[in-house]
Amino acid sequence: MPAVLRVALPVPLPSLFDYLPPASGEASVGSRVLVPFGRHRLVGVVVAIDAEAAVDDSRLKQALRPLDDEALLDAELMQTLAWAADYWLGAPGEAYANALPLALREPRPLPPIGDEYWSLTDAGHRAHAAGNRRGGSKALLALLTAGALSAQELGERHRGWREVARRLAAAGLLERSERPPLERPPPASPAPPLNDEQQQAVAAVGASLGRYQPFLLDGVTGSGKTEVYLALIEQVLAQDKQALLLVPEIGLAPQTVRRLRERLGVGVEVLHSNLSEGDRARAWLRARAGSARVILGTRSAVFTPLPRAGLIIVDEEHDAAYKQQEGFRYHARDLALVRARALGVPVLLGSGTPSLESLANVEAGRYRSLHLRARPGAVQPPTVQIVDMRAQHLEHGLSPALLAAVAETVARGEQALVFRNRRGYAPVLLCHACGWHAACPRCERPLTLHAGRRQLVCHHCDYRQRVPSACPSCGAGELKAQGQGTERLEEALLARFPQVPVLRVDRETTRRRDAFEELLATLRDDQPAILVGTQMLAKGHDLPNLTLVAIVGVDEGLHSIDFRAGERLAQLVVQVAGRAGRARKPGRVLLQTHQPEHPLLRGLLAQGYAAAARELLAERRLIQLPPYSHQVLLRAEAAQREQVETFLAAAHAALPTGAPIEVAGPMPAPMPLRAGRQRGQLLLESTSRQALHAMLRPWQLALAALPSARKLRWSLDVDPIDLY
DNA sequence: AGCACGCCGACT
DNA sequence: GTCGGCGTGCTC
Repeated sequence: MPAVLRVALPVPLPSLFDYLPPASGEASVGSRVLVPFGRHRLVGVVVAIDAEAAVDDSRLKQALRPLDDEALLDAELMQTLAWAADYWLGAPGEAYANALPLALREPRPLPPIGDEYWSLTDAGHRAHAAGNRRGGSKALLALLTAGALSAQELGERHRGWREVARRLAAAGLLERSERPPLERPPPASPAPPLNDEQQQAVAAVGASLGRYQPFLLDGVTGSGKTEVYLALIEQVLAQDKQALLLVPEIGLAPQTVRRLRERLGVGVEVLHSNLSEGDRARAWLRARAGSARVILGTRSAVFTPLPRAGLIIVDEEHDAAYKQQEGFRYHARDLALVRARALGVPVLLGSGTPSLESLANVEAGRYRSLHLRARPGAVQPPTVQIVDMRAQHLEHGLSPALLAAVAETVARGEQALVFRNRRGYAPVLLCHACGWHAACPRCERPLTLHAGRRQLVCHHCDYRQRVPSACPSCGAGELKAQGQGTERLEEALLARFPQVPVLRVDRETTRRRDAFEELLATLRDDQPAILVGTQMLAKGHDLPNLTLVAIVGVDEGLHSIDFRAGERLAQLVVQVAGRAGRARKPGRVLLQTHQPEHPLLRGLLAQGYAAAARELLAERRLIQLPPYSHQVLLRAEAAQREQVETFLAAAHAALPTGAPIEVAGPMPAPMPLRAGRQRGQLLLESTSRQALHAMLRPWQLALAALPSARKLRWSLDVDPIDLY
C-alpha cells in the first residue's frame, strides 16, 4: 500500500505537493521533510498522509529524508494553520512559513534549547595570564576567568561580545556549551495591591481558566492593565500552564519583559522580528517543550506552540500592527481568538481604545467586557479643551492659546508635548509667484520639505531630491514652505522658548537603535522641557513630569476618505492625551482645530472614547460597513494603467452571479500612482461571511488563470484594515 | 517565488 | 557570430 505524503512547501502556490515516503525513516504528520522541488531541495511540513496522490503517480518523487523523529507542530497548531491559510486566502505553505522560525526551515536537526554558555579553554586561561590580547578580547577574557557565563549575562556586561567571542573561539581560546534552562530565582518584586476593578477583572478571567472565553478589558493608559495581566499570568503559572502575551511592537517589549522577569521568576521568552534567527528558534522550541512558561512577542508570536496553554493576552488589541500587510495577510488578534478556542483557554484583549470590531463583539454577547476606569493613586484624568484656531493669529501653525499653555507649563518646571503626526519641516513647498508645488514624479503627491537635510522627500516612496533655489516652473525665487511638520514646530518652539530644551521625537531623530530610549532618558528628571513628536510618542513610556499635551493638526483626520479615519483619530487623540499627568500632577490636553464643532471631537471630549465609539458604531451599522459587513479587497498594480484596468475588469467579470455580494469598482486606489506604478482595486462586501468566503477560493483560482493576471502584481486582502 | 527555456537586438 | 532582454510555463 503506497502511502503518499501531502506536503506544505514554502512557495506561494495554491496547492500541497505530494511525495512518496522517504526510503528510510518515518515522516509523520506535523513533522518536517526534505524534498526535491524542481531543481531545488525544500523543507516542507507533512500535512497529511493519504492513500492516493492528487496528481498522477508517475509525477511523484520520493521525499529525501525526514528531519524530525516526531511532529514539530502539534495537532492544534496544524489545524489552526490550515484554518488561517484558508481564511486569509494564503497558500497552504505560506502559513507554515510564517509559523516556523527561519532556522527551523533549514534542513538541519533541531538546535539544542538549553541556555548558551561561554567559557575559557586552557589556551584561553593562558592567553589571559600572559596578557597578550587587547581591547574587547582582553575584556572578554577577563570577564570569563571566574567561570562560564550565559549569553544573556555576557550581553548585559559586554556590548558587542558575540563578535569578539566568535573570533576568540576560532583562535581556540573560548568554547561554547549548552546547559538546560535554569529555573529563575523566585520573584524579587512583590505584587502591588489591586484595586476593586482590577480584582474584579482578575476574578472574572481567573474563573474562566480552563475553557474558551474571550474578554475585552477596557482600560485607559495608566489604569493598571499590566497588573491585571501579571496577576492572571501568576494564576496560570500556579497551574503549571503557559501564557502567551502579544504586544503590537517591539518597542514596547523591553520594559514589559523586565517587569515580567522581575515579578514572575520563570522562563519568560521573547519572540519578535529583531531577534537573531537562532534565538527565535530557541525561544520557539522552548515554548514547544513547555519550558518557556511566559511567551511575550509581536504579531508572529501568535504561531508559538503552546502544549500547556493556560491564557492568551493581546495587549493594545486595536493596534493595526497586528495585521500583516504583505504576503500572508493574517490578523494576529483574530488568530489569537481562533487559537484560544482550539486550545480551550480564555483570551484577554486589552486596550484603552478598543477597536470597533471588538466593541461590536461585546455588543453581540460574544465577548465579556471588563472595565478599568479608575487611575490608581487617585490621579485625576486630564482636562481636555478645544482650541478654536479660526481667525487666530498663528505662529507656525501654533495658536496664542497653545503657546500660552506651553509657557505656563514650562514656567512651573513641567514638561509639554506638542503632538503632530507629520514628519519633516513642511508638507508642501509652494511657489508664491505661480502656484507650482514640488511633487513626487513617481507618486504625483506633494513632496515634504526636510529643511535640515535640504531635501524634498516623498513620504510614500522615499524619492528624494535637492531643494530647488528657484521655482522650476516660473523661475521666481519665492518658494514657500506651506504647513507644519515636527521639524518646523521644533524650530518655532526653540525660537519662542530659547531657555527650555526642545526635543524632537520622530523617525528621523530616533533612526539609530536605542536613540529613542536615550532621548527619553534625558527627560526623566524634574526639569522643564518641550517635546515635539509624532505617533511614536503616543504609547508606552512613563513621563511623570509631562503635564501638557497639545495636539496639532487633527483636521486632516476629519475628512479622510477612509471610513476608519474617525476611529483612528479618536484612538490617537485618547492615546496621546493619556500621556498627560500620570503622576501626582494633574494633566491638561489641548486640541487645536479649525472645526471645533465637529461631532466626533465634541463627543470625544464631552463623553470620552466609549461614547464616541458607540456613535461611530451606530454609523457603521447604518451604512453597513465593517464590523457589520465583511470586506475583501483585490489590489492590482502595474506599470501601465491599462494593464490594471484590463485585469480588474476581467476579475469583475469572473465573479459568480447571484451571490449576495456588493461590488465596488473597479476603481483607482486612493493613491492611484505610487512609486511609479499604476494602482487600482475592486472591493467586495457582504453581510454574510459564509457567502463571501464560499466564492473566494474559486475566484482566486480563476484570477490566477487570467492571462491579464500574469502581467501585473495583484493580491487579495480579507478584512483589509485600510484601503490603500 | 525561483528558474528554466526560448526567440530577437547591440557588442567583442 | 554571441551575450542577454524578459515573456511563458512549471514545480508533486
